[in-house]
Amino acid sequence: MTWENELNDRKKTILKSIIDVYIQSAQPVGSRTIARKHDLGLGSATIRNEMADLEELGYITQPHTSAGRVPSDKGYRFYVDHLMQAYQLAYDEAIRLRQAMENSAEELNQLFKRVCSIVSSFTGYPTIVISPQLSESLIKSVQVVAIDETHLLVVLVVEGGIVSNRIVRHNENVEEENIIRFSNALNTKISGKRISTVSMPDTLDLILASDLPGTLISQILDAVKECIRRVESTDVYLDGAANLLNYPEFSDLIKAREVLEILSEEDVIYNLARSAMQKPSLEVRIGSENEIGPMKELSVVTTVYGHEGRSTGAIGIIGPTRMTYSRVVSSILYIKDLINREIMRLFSEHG
Amino acid sequence: MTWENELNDRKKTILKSIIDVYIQSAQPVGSRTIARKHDLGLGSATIRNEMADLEELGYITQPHTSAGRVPSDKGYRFYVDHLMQAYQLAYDEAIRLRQAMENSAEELNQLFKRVCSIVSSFTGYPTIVISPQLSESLIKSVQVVAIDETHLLVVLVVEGGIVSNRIVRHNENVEEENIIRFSNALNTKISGKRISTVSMPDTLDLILASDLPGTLISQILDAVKECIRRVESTDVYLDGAANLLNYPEFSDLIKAREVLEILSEEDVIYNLARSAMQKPSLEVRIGSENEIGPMKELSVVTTVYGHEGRSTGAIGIIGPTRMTYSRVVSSILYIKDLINREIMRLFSEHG
DNA sequence: GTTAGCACTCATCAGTGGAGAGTGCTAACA
DNA sequence: TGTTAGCACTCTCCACTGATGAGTGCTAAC
Repeated sequence: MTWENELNDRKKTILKSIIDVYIQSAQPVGSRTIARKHDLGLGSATIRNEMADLEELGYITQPHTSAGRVPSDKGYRFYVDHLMQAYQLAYDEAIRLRQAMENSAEELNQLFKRVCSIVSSFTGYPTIVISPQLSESLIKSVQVVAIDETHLLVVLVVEGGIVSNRIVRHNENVEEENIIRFSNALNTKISGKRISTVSMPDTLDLILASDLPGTLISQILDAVKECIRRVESTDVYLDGAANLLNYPEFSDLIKAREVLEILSEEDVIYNLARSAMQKPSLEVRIGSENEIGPMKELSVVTTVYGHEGRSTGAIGIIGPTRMTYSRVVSSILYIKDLINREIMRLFSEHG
Repeated sequence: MTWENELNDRKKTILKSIIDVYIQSAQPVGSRTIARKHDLGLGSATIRNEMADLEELGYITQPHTSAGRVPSDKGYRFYVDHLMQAYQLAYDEAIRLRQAMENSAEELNQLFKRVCSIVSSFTGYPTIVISPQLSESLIKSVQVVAIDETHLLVVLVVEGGIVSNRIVRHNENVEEENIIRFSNALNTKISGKRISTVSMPDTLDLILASDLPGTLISQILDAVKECIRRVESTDVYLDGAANLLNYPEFSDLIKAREVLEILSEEDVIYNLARSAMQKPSLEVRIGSENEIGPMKELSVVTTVYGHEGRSTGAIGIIGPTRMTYSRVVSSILYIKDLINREIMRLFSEHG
């Protein structure tokens, strides 16, 4: 980045002050405010000159002559990358989060739903969670059981206690014996494999092993594939969307509606969080850095959680570009650890 | 109802006109509008007199002197019960709904999610669906299978292809044989029973039948109970909440936020739809007929869908009191039939 | 019983002017 | 050369005003 040096220390300090104040007040901030509030030992006129420079460089803008300055996306970007101080969660905040999370769920999907609601109420911003991509997880077991004369149940169990199942309907007259033999044969061929690399065994082998008719076998294999597909597909959770209406940037009804509508579209949410999974740990997307039109006034802070490198999902917090980045970033990192701990717990319980 | 007769025919006609116009325009309607629009052969002055009467009786109110009249909750109630004409779905509307619904889902929860989204986009109002109460359904099968040395999987299958499962962790060294015997014994005792009446079999009998240790057996029975509990619990779906912002009654930001917040609370939604299940078929709750504070400006139209009397759920449409009752009512009844048909299909496929 | 006419009420809207916040520029100062 | 006090200027915000128009209630005539 060549422009990291285009700001001297004083400009940086002033920019930081402007953004800090604006995040708090949501109103254009003037030179006098800065001069008084943060005693930099400078008069307002000097600050005005610096502000004029900052504006020319694109870090801040002026809604109209004789209004104060408002940070631009570029300004926020610089703030987030270089100026923002780490926010230290207050002791009782941390406690509150930890208590809300610990042992709160017995299954992954419960956990994510809960996380979503906790985070959105803690930060005051809409929060999204996408459940882990399990393609790198191991298949623990595949079972086929008869539930009555015409229906079989195919069950797939994956690490972490994730279970997927599907019913197969058939008209064959088959011995329970054969099904058990088939189930065992299938299980030895598939279990222990990674989801991403598993391939369906050869139908012929299975016919030999079980004496089941080929048509039924291929039906069952289809069912297994469907189970795998479902395990691989991720769920999307969103909570607290209405929180956005608390912020003055959305007092315009039309804008508010547009944004809420966008947020209620599942695939938008999914892509939002998904693109975060490219980045190693933390990503902050500011305003126009989001491609989607109506999101140009929103920022998204995302991070990836996960279990030992595999099975990773993402969590994201959405707010106006004027969001409390430092607090949100610390919160999301703290939460991420809590999630990881809970996932570990669930995995160790369910094997 | 004694007050059914306090209105003569002319008053009824006028009241109906007022409400029809107001539902369309969202603006207080004046006597001249009525006199001109619907040629009742009456002058505006006459209508003014009638309106004064209607106001005194509480069917309409005046926001301020010299404004037109606005229907009161009592007015809407009378309208819904006695005045409103049945709305006939247009041919292409019906087609559109049917096409969107037919064969659109392979499982019940997919179906409900879809219904929610279809209805809310069709009517333009937020829509809720609660999944059926399955307590009167039959248990088709219970199976216990080993997934590795230390984990068992308990699977419960209920009519309609609904499956619930739970993993049991143990440290016993047990033969696969024994588990199969146990599973069969358990299955013969439980399958075929109604969920609401099923009771756990005696542990001793099962020990005799299977040679499994008692502690493990009671762990498994707990897991079965948990599966049953989960099958019995209902899911709540909501879609299109942001639609409310389209209506001028919610152009007040504070009000809008309040309402959206209420709607995002799952138990509120649940109770809303739940109370509908008392009523046989269709219920319309108008404004203050809802107990919850911020819902006093909303109406809810609900109906019950279901499969042969048992396993019934509910669907509800939420709008401002000024909602297009006739269209909403016909739509919801039409949808209800479509849902029932789809449920039948799923039940017959999955047994 | 119906209605034309009239006086009256009230919301809405455009226009006006003063107050306040904030800027840019200039000239003086260290 | 960098800093700052001072000043003219710009623009928003708000309260106030008066005109307009929609709609009412009442009265008197049909």
